[in-house]
This record gives sequence, structure tokens and C-alpha cells, in this order.
Amino acid sequence: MTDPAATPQLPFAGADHDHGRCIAAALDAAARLCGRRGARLTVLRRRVLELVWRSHAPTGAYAILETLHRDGRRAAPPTVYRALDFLLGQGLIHRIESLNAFVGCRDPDTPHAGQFLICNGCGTAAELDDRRIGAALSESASDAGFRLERQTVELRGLCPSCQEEPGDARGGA
Amino acid sequence: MTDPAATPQLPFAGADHDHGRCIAAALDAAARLCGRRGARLTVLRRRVLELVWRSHAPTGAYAILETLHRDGRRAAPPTVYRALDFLLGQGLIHRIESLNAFVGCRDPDTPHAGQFLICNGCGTAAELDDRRIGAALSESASDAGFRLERQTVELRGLCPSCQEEPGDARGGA
DNA sequence: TGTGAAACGTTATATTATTACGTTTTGCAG
DNA sequence: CTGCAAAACGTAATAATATAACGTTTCACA
Repeated sequence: MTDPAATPQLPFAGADHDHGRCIAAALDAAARLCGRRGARLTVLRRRVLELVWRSHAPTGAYAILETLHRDGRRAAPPTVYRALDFLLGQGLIHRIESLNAFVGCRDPDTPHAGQFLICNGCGTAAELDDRRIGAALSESASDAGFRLERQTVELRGLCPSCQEEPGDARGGA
Repeated sequence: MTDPAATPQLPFAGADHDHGRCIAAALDAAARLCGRRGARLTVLRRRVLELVWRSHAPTGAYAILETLHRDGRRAAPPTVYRALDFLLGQGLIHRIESLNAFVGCRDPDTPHAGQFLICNGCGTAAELDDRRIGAALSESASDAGFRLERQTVELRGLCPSCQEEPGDARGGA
């Protein structure tokens, strides 16, 4: 049941998938996208994106900051937040509100609202783009006379692996 | 295509509604509910609940803290967070993750997941409990093999009043 | 009315995020 | 290829949100 082709449709990548490919694909997509848009994917921004992608579990700004320090770079919080703001603006990452953390976007080319399944066991966040959810939200908002601009949908629970084996690879790829 | 049973009351109270009644009703419901459960709605907890209910816009913990100080009470952050934790535990309030703030629950008697429409104009948060949304989320989670435990649904946009008159009574009742 | 648990006060600190301003880098017009 | 303006980045300080740890008070009830 493990699909070898990167992260195709199943929201949860297998615990054993080749995460190097995820990272490489994300960085490649980012470079192409920024090139096309005339946005500057600087060394710092690229590195921050890479760090966000290190894991499928959302990463906090200060964890990124620490790694930059270990890289030997002098950096303070604004360094990180500015890079994160850029990446958010380009749709390359999403912010997980309930965790104050950030996760790579699987499909930065097409704008979309984030819908996430977040595992309480291993911390992995899987991104959805479910039309049923989108439709239900739109209808409900419209019924209330509400003009919808952005949605935050963060579902907590247990991913398939963690249902079998509680306490799976935390923070794992 | 509007199902009246799915969204029983209009989620947005009018800008002119009698908010004193909202507060009184909420405090009354809380007292009855805590009585029934043997939970202690202390003076402090009741006051914090009242402060959360002062507005339909979510209230931050430190705003509550300030008001407690103006009340003449000596209080520090833990005072407030403990009271908020109690109220959350009893289902009397909800936490709005995207705002780090808290809002009163309209229907504390029946356990439910929070779904919120949050106005970018006036800050008001209207609580929904829309079966279509619930169903879509359950189905989508189940399709992914995910065992759903909690949901965070926070929709941002403009409420009916703020669509007409941008920059409505901010923080208003 | 004593007693144990719950609630609360207090101090300190952790975590997340932003403001303000100076310096460096970069694209690009001349 | 120079120099300029804008963008990116460094730096210091601080704001905003949240929790840990421990002592004291309050309260239900035996």
C-alpha cells in the first residue's frame, strides 16, 4: 500500500517513503515557480523552505532558527519570520494555526485553502483539498450571509500508522 | 438549498441586539450546567466567563487579565489561564486558534465541535454547528484512514453588516 | 471542626512574534 | 561599469502569549 511515486493522492505518505524526494521535488517546484513569477528564492529562503520540508510534521519558527545557527548563519527571529512570510506569500508553505508551526505545501502551483489532518501520535500533517469540505464550508458561509475569504481547517486525530502502533516515529519523515 | 434545520439560528446576532441578555443567559446556563455536574463555578471563573462574553469578538487572555486588575483583583497569567482551562473543559467557551483568543459557547449543554465564522471587519465570531460541514469532514477523514478526534474550523471573511458598512463596530457586542 | 483536595496567589521563565532601524546585496538604468 | 533605488538581511530590543513550580487559602464533607 506504499505508493513509490512521491506523494500522489493518499494524504499520508508512508512512514517509509523516500523523503529526500519530497524535499527535492518541493525545492525544484519552488525554484520553477519563483522563476516564473520573478520572485527571488534567495539562499536563505530556500534553506528555510528546505527546513520546513525536513519533516511532514509542522516545524516551529524557533526550531528553524536553531538549525540556521547550527548552519553557522547569524540569524535572529525576524530573519526566520521574514523568510516564512515570503514562503507563505508564494504559497510554498502553510501555517498550522493550532500548532504555531509551518508545513510545506504539496501543490504550490494551484492556489487553494489548506485543509489538514494532523496526527496526535506522530505529529504528521497531511494536506487535503477535498471538494466536499470546500463545498460544505462555502454553502454554510453563504447561508449565513458571510463572504468567505480564507479557511482554516485543522483536524486532529490519529493517522493510519499510529492507530496500529501508538507513538509512531515522531517528527519522522 | 438552505436547510433550516442544519443552521437553526442565524449565526450573527444583529449589531443592535441586547447583549446584556446574551451575557445573562450564558452565565445562567453555566451556573445550571456546573450545578448539574458538580463543577465549581467560582467567583473568579464566573467573572472570567462574563468577560469572555462581554463581546462576540474573541477575547485574549491578557485582556481578561487587565480587566481583573481593574476589578481590583490580584491576578497573574496563571490565574486567567486556569480559569480559561476550566471553562474550556466544561465546554463553556471555545478557543479560536487563529487568534489565540476565546469566545463564549452558545450551546454548552450539547458537546460539539466548534465551527466559526470570524469577521475581518468587526472581529465577531459566529459559531456554527453545520451538519454538512461535520459530515464532509468525517467522510474525508475516514477516506484517508484517519481517526478524527477534534476539529478546528475557522472561516475568515466579512459578516453581513461589514459587507455593507466596512469597519463596523469593532469589538462590539 | 479537622482534613485533604481543589482553587488560587506568586515568582519566574518559556515560547512565539513584531518593531525599528542600520547595513548589505541586487537588479538595472545610465 | 558605475551608481542608485529597492529589496533583503542583520541586529537589538521588546511585545504578546503561555506554562512551570511551589506556597497559601478556601471549601466540601467526613
